[in-house]
Amino acid sequence: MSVPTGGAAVAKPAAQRHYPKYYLVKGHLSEMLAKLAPGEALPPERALAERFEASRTTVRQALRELSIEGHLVSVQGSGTFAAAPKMAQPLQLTSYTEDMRRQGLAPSSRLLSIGYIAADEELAARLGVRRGARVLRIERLRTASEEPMAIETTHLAAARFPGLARRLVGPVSLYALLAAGYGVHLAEAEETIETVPAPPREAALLETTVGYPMLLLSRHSRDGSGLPVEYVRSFYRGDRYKFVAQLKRPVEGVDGLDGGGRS
Amino acid sequence: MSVPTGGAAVAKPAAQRHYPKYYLVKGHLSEMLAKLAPGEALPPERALAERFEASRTTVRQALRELSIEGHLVSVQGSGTFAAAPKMAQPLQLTSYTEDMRRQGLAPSSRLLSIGYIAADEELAARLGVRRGARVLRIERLRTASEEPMAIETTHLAAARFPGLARRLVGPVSLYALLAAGYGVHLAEAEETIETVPAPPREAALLETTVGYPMLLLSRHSRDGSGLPVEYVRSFYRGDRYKFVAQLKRPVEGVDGLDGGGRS
DNA sequence: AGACCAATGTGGTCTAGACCAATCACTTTG
DNA sequence: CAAAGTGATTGGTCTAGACCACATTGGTCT
Repeated sequence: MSVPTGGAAVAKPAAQRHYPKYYLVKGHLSEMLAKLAPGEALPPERALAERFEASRTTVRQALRELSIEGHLVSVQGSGTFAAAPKMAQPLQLTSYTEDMRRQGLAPSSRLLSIGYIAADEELAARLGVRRGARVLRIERLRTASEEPMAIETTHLAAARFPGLARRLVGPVSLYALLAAGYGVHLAEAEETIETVPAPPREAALLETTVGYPMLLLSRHSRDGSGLPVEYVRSFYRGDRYKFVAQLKRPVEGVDGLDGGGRS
Repeated sequence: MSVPTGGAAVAKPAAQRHYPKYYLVKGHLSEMLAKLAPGEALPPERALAERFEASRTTVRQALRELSIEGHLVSVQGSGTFAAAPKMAQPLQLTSYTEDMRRQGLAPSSRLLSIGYIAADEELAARLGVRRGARVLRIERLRTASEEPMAIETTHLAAARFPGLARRLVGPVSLYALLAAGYGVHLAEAEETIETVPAPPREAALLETTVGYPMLLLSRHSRDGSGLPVEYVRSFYRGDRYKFVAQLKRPVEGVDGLDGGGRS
C-alpha cells in the first residue's frame, strides 16, 4: 500500500482471490462499527481515508455498502453514525420450489461443496447447539435454463444427523432423507427476504458484480416438536430475478387484503 | 455545462428539484436502450462520457443502476449490451397489513397526494382501460413508530369508481369503500417483490439516498369476475426493512417444503 | 437573554486521469 | 491452415482534488 504514483494502489497478494480494496476497508469499518452503540459517530470520511491509506472515494464505497446494509447512517453536514438494526415486515409465503413445481418448472441445482464447519455464535443459536459444534454445510448452486440463479447454503447440526453427508449423493431430496433416515419432519419455518450487497464469493459464483444488490432469502426450519432442524441462506441475483406471488381469498374477505388504516 | 474549472459542473435550473447529473444521464441511456434489442451494444463508456459532457465516473454510475435494474450487462473487454427482462420467481404470500394486524401492529399512513392522471401504456393494460383514460392515483406514506417505512401508490380506473376521490377522507379503508360504495370485492391478486434503486422522489420522501436499493412490492388485484381493480406499487427502504414470513404445514407435507431436485 | 450571522467542518457530487484486466481482431509463426 | 502471439479497445478500480449543500458552532449585535 505504498505506491507513490497516482494509479491504482491495490496490494495484490499473488495466488489469492482478488478482493476489491474497498471491501477490505469495509471489513475494518465493520469492526469499528461493532464497538459503537447506535447513534455514536464514526470518524469523518477524510480521516478514515487517511487512516486506511485509501482515497475518500474508496472509503465512501465501503460506507455506502454498510449504509445499504443498514449498519450506519450518513447525515450531510453532521457525520456518520452507527444505526439500529433492521425492522421486520411480516409476510406469508411458502417454498419457492413448491411453487415452481406448481407452475410446472423443474429447477436444477449443482452441488458446490459439502463439509463440516464449526458453529459460530449465531449458527449455534439457530441450530440449538453449543458454540463450536460440528455443523454440516451444504452449498448448492441453483440454476434455471442454464443460468445461475441462486446460491443456497444449508446448515444442519452434525450430531443430530450422523452420516448424512455420505448419503447425500445423486438426485436425492434432502428433506426426504431427513424423514426416511432420521424420522425428522419439518413442520414450520420462518423466512425472511431482504436486500444485501453481493459479497465477493457469491458474486463470482453467480457471475455478477461485487456490491450489487441481491435478494437474500433466509429460512429457519423446525420439526413438529419445535426443535430447529436447518438454517438456509439463499442469495438471488437482484438484477435478474423477482419473486412473484398469487393471492386468492374468499370474496367476503375484502377487509383483510389491505385497507391500512388511513388516518 | 461549460464550466471550465475542475469542480462540479452541474447546471442547476434554479427553483427546481435537485436531480443528480448521473440521473439525467441515466434517463438518456434508458431511451437509447429502449431502441436496442437484447444483446445489442451501447457505445463505449468513454464515448458516452463525451457525448453527455460528463466524466466517465458519472456515466458509470448511471450504467450501474441500469445494470442493477437488469436493463443491461457490462462485459469487461467487450462492451455494454442491452439485457433481457427479469425472470420471475414464484412465491406465495398474503397482505402485509393483514399480517401486521395479526401481530398486533397498527401501521399508520399519511395521505401524500390524490388526483387524476392519464393512463400510459402499461397502466392502461393493467387496469383494463384504454390509453389516456382517467386514473385515480392515491399516494400514501406508510409509517411505523414515526419512521417513514414505505410509499404506496394505488391506481384505480376513474370511470369505474366515480366520486371515489371525494369519499376518501379521514380514516376510511379503501377496500371497505370499494365494497360498500361500488359493490366491488377483491378476490385475487398477483404480487411481486424485487430490488430497485431508489428514484429521487421516493428517496426524498423516505429520507434515504437516491440510488440505494429498495424493495419494490407491486400488487395487481382483481375482483371475483376477474376484472382488474387496482394496481399498487410500494417502495420499502431496503436498508431498514425486511419481510418476514411464518410457514406452517402439516407434518406429512415434508416433501413440498423444499427438496429441490439435487442432480 | 435572544436573534442573527459568518466561519468551519461534514457528507454529497463531480471531474480528470492513471493503471489493471479481459476481450478480440489481427499478425506472425509453426 | 491452425496455433500462438500482439496490440488496440473496452470495462473495472483507484487516486487526488475541486466545489456544493447542509449542520453546527460560536461570536456579535440588538
